[in-house]
Amino acid sequence: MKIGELSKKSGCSIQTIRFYEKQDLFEACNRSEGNYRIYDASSLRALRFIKQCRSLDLTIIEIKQLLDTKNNPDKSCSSVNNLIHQHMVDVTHRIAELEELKLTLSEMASACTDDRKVKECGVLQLLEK
Amino acid sequence: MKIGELSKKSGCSIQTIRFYEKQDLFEACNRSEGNYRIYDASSLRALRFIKQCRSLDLTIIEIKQLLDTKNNPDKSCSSVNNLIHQHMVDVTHRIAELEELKLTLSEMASACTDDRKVKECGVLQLLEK
DNA sequence: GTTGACTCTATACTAAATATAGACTTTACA
DNA sequence: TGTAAAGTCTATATTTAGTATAGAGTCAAC
Repeated sequence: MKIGELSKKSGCSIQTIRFYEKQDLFEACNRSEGNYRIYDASSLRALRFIKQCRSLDLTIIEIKQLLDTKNNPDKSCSSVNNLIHQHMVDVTHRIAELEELKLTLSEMASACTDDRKVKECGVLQLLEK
Repeated sequence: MKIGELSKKSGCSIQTIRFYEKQDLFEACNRSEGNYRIYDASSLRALRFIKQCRSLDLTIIEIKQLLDTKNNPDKSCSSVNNLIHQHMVDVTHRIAELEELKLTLSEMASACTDDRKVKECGVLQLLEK
């Protein structure tokens, strides 16, 4: 199949597929006589793996590490488990940051709930501090 | 004062100050004979306002809008209040997304808590799906 | 007069795509 | 068979909010 079909089946845009290839995340495939990329079912599987990882917000570098680990079936999988665990810690941390931000924003919002003039705006006054 | 002093007093790096100036977020100041930027107390106040806004994760464009509004003291402040409100909605939404991601990651993590071989790794098996 | 600290501009880099230009290939249809 | 449309190619620019660097110029102290 050509890149347009792979794009539809995988849900990744054509540009994204080419981008992953350039990043060495997605193996360069065979080319047709007219230099078109030709993919098969295994390409689709590989791309879906990448997409799954990206949906977990893993970075391209992290996905490369996972792929590298996958190529050594007899080695320990602890690096995989650590990566997921660390990622969960990071997400938890980010949530806490955003919760704090949300609190600040909510305090700020309640400093000016009605429609005043700019020079009397409670929000702007808080921002000056 | 010169840019190094402003940087220390504001907590913004020298490059960041120059960057804000280039983005028209921070007014271009006077220059010394040797072409050094010369700032005063009002520069520091302006920079602190920007920093406060950035700490709320407002974008540079949004901060520009706020500054623009500030320059019209007699107009309505409703755009300011709307901006903060919308930002809070966005943050709330992002938190929900991250909470869902955290759940997925936690399910994933529990698929392989011990140290196995790569080919038996529960996390990798989930990622294949 | 020279050393060292400071500042200047311009440029490249980060992440993960997305968008575009301009050229080439393939397919469909008259 | 000719041509128009659709698909694909590479290379480059753009996005965000800075950070990092090179190479040059300025200033203060000794």
